[in-house]
Amino acid sequence: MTVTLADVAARARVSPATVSRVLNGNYPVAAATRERVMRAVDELDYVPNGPASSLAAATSDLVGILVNDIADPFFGIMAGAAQGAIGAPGAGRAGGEKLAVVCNTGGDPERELTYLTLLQRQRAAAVILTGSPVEDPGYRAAVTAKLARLGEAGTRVVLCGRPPLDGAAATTLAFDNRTGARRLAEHLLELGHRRIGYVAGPADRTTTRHRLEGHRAALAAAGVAEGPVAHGGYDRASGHAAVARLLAEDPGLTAVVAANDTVALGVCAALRERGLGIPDDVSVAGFDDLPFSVDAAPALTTVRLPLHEAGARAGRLALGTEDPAADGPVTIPAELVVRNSTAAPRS
Amino acid sequence: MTVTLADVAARARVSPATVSRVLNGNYPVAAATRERVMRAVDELDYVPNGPASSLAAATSDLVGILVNDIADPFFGIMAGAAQGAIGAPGAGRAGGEKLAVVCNTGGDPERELTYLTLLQRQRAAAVILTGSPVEDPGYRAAVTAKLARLGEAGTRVVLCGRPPLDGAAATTLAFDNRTGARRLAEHLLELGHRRIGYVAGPADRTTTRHRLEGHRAALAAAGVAEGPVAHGGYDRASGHAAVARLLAEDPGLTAVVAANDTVALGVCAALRERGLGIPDDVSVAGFDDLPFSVDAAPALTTVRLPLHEAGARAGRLALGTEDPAADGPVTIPAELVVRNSTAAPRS
DNA sequence: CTGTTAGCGCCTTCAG
DNA sequence: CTGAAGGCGCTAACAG
Repeated sequence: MTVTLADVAARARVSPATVSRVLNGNYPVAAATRERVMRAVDELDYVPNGPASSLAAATSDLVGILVNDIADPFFGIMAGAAQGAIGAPGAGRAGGEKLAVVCNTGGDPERELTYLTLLQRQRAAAVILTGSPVEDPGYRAAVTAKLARLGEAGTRVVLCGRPPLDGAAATTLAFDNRTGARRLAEHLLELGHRRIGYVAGPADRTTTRHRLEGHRAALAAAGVAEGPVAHGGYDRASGHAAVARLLAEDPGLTAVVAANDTVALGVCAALRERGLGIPDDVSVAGFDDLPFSVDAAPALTTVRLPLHEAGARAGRLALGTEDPAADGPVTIPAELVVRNSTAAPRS
Repeated sequence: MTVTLADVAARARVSPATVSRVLNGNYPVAAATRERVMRAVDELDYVPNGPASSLAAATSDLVGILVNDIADPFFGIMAGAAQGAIGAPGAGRAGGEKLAVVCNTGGDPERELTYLTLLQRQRAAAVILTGSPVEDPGYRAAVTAKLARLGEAGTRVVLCGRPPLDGAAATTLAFDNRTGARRLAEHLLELGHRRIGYVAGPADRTTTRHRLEGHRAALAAAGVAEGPVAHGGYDRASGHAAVARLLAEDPGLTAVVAANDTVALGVCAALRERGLGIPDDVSVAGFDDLPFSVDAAPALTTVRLPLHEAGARAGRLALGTEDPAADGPVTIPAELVVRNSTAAPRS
């Protein structure tokens, strides 16, 4: 029923080996023969059997991209860019093409491990891990081990927007969250803010810690006391809910820094509900600079992370198209973007 | 080097077949034997070779989810829900688990076809197509043929949020875009608007046409003349740019309906830049009711599509967990959500 | 309940 | 440059 390589060979009156060779294009074949084979392929509408070739070649053309939340553009942008870089080269006909595929872990370490196992089972050509991992020794050991195993099996591993993991043979592209957060805090400080609330991400993630550290460093350098901190998720509801807690701790807050732009939106909404104007009564800042941030009212002051560029680079790294930096992990800078949601505090 | 099923069999002192049976759990095996095998699996840290089993079983555990734009939450939400439904059952140990995987077509018909071929090559267990397809006879014929081929090969095909495609043996879940758009227009009409601009999506997509048809139907029923229409993409920039064209055609517009919420945000921004208040000077409405819409300022009037529910259902359908409706395509209703971005026109 | 026997479809030396 | 032969790791009848 389904047409196999042997069928093509018969139709083209060559051996299966020859068909394999023209399809994979990594072996000299006479032009005339190739032509004949190609015709047969088209006439028969032949589609190679992936599992069979993966089995025989001991490697597949699958590239997995793990994300924490597929409904969050933060990940969507990186994943899309990576897929673009991977799918783009779009080699020849039936062969070549890699299947770049994104897997949604929901931020759950267990699901992440499950996906890694699944990808390992598929003998994936590469795996890209994006987003902040949880800081848990057990989890850390488990991923490290799993990544090591993947590496041994020939799967290329790249960490994108995630801190380096020593012990794992992974190429890494980390965001400079610490510096970004520091710049943002400095900006607020320069405007004159002294009572700054902070809506942080989940307490157990590296990104949360790094951003908080940068924020505190700026405060400490300026000799300003730290304001209230409320932890929550990366969704707007968390930001919305956090406002009450922040204000309870310090009703005189003049600025709020959010874990990311989405959270900032929730913060803005909650502030407005209380009759507070932005930035007249309270300044608000986000992080990431997602596309919608410029359209918020007022436009959000935030820290831009080159998500697209990082994703594309991760894709090339996964493909082996780009060589990893010889000198270890690459740190991608974050850039302060000042817009209208921050201003000097009411005097 | 890599441990195989045979290694496990040797360690457990059983035949390879027995190991296969306990791993797949679809065959009676003595408890004691199973226990022994499991122990060997753990001790050896055995991970089955996916390609090998796919080859032997002539089917894989891969489920593909095709989306038009992975950076758009519209798709992210559906894809996430589908993946949740598929990954959730999370059967036993090494076996069971399906690998739900999302592929970003970028809305490009060719890439969509490429992905389908890739998935076909992998002998995917199922494929879920989401989002609006282009209306092109050639493309239509090509997908229909491809889907037919996939169906023959045992791949389950489900269309989610996409109109039925006759000729293809696909289960379909379509959104009632037409009725949703009609309700939205009726809402504006009831408020008293008579000069309504429309920022439509790409001209060649079914969703664009359906929403426009619903919009026009409402206008026609009310005997109101159609206002200016500007086509564009589904991004905020398109909405932003369209405003100038709309206003050029009718400077007296009192309301603008956008292709979706993201576009509506762009429309709002452009309107504000011109000093027009929302909804005081111009009412604006979106479509889809994405999470950020409630946080926009003002909160967006829109049409809610049960994205999460539809995605989850598509996932179950793809898994075969839920039986498709016997009586053909299912139409999922859209619900008008009135918020603060629409109001009666200035009299 | 468990072992034996054949392949699944393709890649890859090895000859020619 | 092309053909022949063996095996990748696992599943699926069959026997027992």
